Amino acid sequence: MSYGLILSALADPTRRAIVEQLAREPKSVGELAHGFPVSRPAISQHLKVLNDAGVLAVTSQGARRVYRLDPKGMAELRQWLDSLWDTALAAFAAEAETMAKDNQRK
Amino acid sequence: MSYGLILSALADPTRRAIVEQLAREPKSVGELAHGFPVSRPAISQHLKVLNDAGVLAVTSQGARRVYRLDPKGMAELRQWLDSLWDTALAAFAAEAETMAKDNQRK
DNA sequence: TCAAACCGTAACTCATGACTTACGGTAAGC
DNA sequence: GCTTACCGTAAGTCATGAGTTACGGTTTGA
Repeated sequence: MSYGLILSALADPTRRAIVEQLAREPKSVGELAHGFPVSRPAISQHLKVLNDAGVLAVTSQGARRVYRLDPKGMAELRQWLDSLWDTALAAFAAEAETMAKDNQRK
Repeated sequence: MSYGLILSALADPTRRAIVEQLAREPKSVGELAHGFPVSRPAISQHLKVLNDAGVLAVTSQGARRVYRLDPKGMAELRQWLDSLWDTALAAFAAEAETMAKDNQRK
């Protein structure tokens, strides 16, 4: 039910790049901000959006906060995409069948 | 390479509802607009965004324009999600292995 | 040909969001 | 305790996008 948050979160290119980096290895906010042309607070806000969407996990290492990707969060998006995919294919097959019957009737 | 357009297109709730309806059966612009609390031009603009993203297919039936979902367009998004999923799981497994070695060394 | 239906686009308003600087709060090192 | 590093949040600016109304183009039926 929260794939809407995930989709709007992944709509931003910077947040997509953050997600792709965190998919490879966990990183702190400062490490992430160093690889982007935006300020550190901007990264922090992006991380908040991704965290609210449920695709991240945070662990505090002293003063540092290490973010990592949470596969469980992405599972909802995958599920929604798969169901959409299935209904589209089923509708396509049904339509093809009716068209075949119409041709046969002719 | 165009999953960015698809993601930003699917970030809007109205466009998601349009996609879900078109996944079940093809519809014209007027039929779609009838089921939404927004005007017909708004639906038309949403359809343009979805079409530019490559997830729709259009066929002209006289004055009507029938839109349907194009599974090939969604395939790119699925592919991106799957690759992200795989790298995340691989990184998670690698991290778990290093943690196991650290415990063993202790 | 005239009218009506169907649709796309232009122009505009208004809300949302991405970014900045500035500030406050917490943990480690001297 | 004091400084430094690290991070989150508040306030404000500016661009983008979703919505509207108005208009023009195309196709069908009378």
